[in-house]
Amino acid sequence: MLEDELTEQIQPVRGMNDVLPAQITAWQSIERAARELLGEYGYQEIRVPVLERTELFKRAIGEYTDVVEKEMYTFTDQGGESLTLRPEGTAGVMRALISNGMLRGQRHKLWCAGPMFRHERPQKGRYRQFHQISVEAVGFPGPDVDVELIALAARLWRRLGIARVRLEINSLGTAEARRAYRERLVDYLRAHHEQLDADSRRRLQGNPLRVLDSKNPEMRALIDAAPVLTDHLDAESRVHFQAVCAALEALGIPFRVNPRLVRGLDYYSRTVFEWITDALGAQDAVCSGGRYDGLISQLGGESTPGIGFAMGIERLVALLTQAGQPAAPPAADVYIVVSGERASAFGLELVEQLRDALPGRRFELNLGGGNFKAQFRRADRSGAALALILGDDELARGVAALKPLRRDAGQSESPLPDLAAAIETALAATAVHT
RNA sequence: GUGGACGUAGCUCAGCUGGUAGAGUCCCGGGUUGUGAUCCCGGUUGUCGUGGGUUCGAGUCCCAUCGUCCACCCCA
Repeated sequence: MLEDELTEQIQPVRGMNDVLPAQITAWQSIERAARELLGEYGYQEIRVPVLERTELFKRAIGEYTDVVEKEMYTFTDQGGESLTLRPEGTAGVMRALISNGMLRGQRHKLWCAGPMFRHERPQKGRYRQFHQISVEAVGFPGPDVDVELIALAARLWRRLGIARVRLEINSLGTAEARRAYRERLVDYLRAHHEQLDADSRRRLQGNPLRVLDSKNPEMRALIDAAPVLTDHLDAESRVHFQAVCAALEALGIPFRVNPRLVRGLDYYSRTVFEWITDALGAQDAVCSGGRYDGLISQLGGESTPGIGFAMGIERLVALLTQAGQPAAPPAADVYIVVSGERASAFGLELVEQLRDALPGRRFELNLGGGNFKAQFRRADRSGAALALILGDDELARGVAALKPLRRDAGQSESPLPDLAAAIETALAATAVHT
């Protein structure tokens, strides 16, 4: 058995991907842009465990959601405790605020990045381990923070050059208003039970609001005639939502009110929003979130309003690369070609000296031998602007040769003590020519 | 969890109605005993995803299984 497993080709766990160097610059540019922007808006990073007690997610996300019912990576540890790899970020961050006593009358603007885990069938833009940057604002009851978070996301898209996203928003009202609406909706759907398709009948049991989401065209008429959540909002939520919409208009951020936007996690209330794209196939949500005013008290903390959103890094990376931003890792500045025993030994020493003299410059020393032809081939493939040639011949004369690889110019020599300056000059000349 | 398409060299792929596995690329060496990218010559690379079956003979047909992709469901 063990032998069989070893002879099988080694593979990653299903739905878990390696991010290879060819893609890493896209990841880094997203992470860098987000980190800088969040700092500019006054959000601080928080890091929380990937693993929490299963109970936390059940209580936060909701017992009868798809995520909790069938998508969690849950196991029992050696102590007999049921633990779960986080399927989303908010629950853990709220738990951290409670456990660390950070809530008493305090407000927090936080962000958190890392992997999430959901046991779903993988497809384009959907993986079992995926990465999110989530942003949470806790202790702010008014609509201003809702708008600022949306503006923050809009600015991030602009900075990243992401254009193919649009904003949809809705209000779910307070938990009480939603409960009242749900009853009316269930009454309506029960009255038309014979027109419901199989999916909708199933949803009617678990999460009736999701019936409104059906993509079945035959359900269209029935759904259009159904009571609309927006018409059943409590007065306070209505005012709140109107304020959000008005402020978005004032900021010039385009949006569409989608009364059928309900979100899959139970903790949302009032404002919910979703940035969607038409560029990624079926998995079109790039970033989404909303208010969760009841969540903290539900987890046993002092009742505190909250709002947040999460963006899916894999999906942003896909948008970025699709928009044709080629993610080339930075090339070396100088590739050092060595020949002969003495020169090879001295090469290491020389490059370390050059790194001292020219911090920030990218030097790549030829490693692992090879003849001149091979070394120059590597120098070329490294993308280096300059080859530095150090052979026993040069060494004997106390010089090194510099050859530009990206422009038509002759090879020159420089005495070793002047080498750093000569490199800077040669690189400056190359920069002008490209 | 359901459905469809697809698994051949490190990578991209060809391989006809079954007849002993190919190209390009990459890598290495040589042409140039110290000069890349271009050009020319040469070389290495495979349990044809895995296991069974049919057949004189299976990369090719059948079954199972694993994996990938896409869609449903759900979501970032």
